[in-house]
Amino acid sequence: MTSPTWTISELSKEFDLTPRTIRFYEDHGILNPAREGRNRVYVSRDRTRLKLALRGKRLGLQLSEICQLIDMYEGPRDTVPQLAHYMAVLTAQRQTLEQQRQDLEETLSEIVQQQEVCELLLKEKTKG
Amino acid sequence: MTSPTWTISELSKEFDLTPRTIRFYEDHGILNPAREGRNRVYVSRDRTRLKLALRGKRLGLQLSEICQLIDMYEGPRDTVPQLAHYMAVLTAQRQTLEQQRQDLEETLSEIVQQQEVCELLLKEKTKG
DNA sequence: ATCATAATTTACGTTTACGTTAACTGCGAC
DNA sequence: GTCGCAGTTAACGTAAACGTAAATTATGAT
Repeated sequence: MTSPTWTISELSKEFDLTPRTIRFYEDHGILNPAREGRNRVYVSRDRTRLKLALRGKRLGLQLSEICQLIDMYEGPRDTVPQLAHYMAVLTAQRQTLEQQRQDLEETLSEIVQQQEVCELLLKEKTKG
Repeated sequence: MTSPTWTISELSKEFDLTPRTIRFYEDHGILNPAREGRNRVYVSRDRTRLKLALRGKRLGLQLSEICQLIDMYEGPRDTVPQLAHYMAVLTAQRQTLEQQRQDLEETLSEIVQQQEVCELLLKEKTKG
């Protein structure tokens, strides 16, 4: 009935990161593992935060932005000013992500188009 | 009947970049402006490449990747090996972009969800 | 003529996100 | 006990993407 835990090398293998990277993320507040003596022990909350961090990285976010976002996901939203600030950050983040989505769609459709042209040319060249 | 040209400061204002950045992009092969004496003269091809570069940046691409992609957009695709290589790069790029799109959709839907929760809480707090 | 403005090159500085030793500790195998 | 291995801290190194400062040049305004 104990919840699952991971060592640093287990996480580093699972997510294909070096231990150095995982410790680096800890230095910057993304992870905060417990300790067993000197050794780090990661619980599922750490795993979730790590997953979110990696997704953020794939979207091109900086570690500081990632940290801010993840913290807010979990943070307290009791007072009206806190909620309002949270709302503002969410809205800003949403805007950049929607811009990014548009850029993505444009780029993807260009790529697909190029792929089609390319395929046609290849067929010509190899057949004719 | 002469095609339009731009100075470095015009481009830097239009795209909100410093001249330093624009020269830096030139050092790395993204731009290749003509010269009028010592001064750089940008033509519409440069503008297009700059736009593509900035879109790439917003997607989190590195300058080297951007350069590679843009060059291929314009490059020669005469021989079969060239075409095949182009195809391979396109396919790889498409894959990462589609992964990115999935990350984007996930993140966006989480944000929207948080916004709704947030709005409800704000209404409660300000009304009741 | 000179003065401000915009441009140039050169070169060193800075931030981010780690990589890479180095030097040490703790543990099970032999 | 010592060997190897996984883990630790501390510290310096590095690549990317510019920022910044210095020294110079060219141009148009007054």
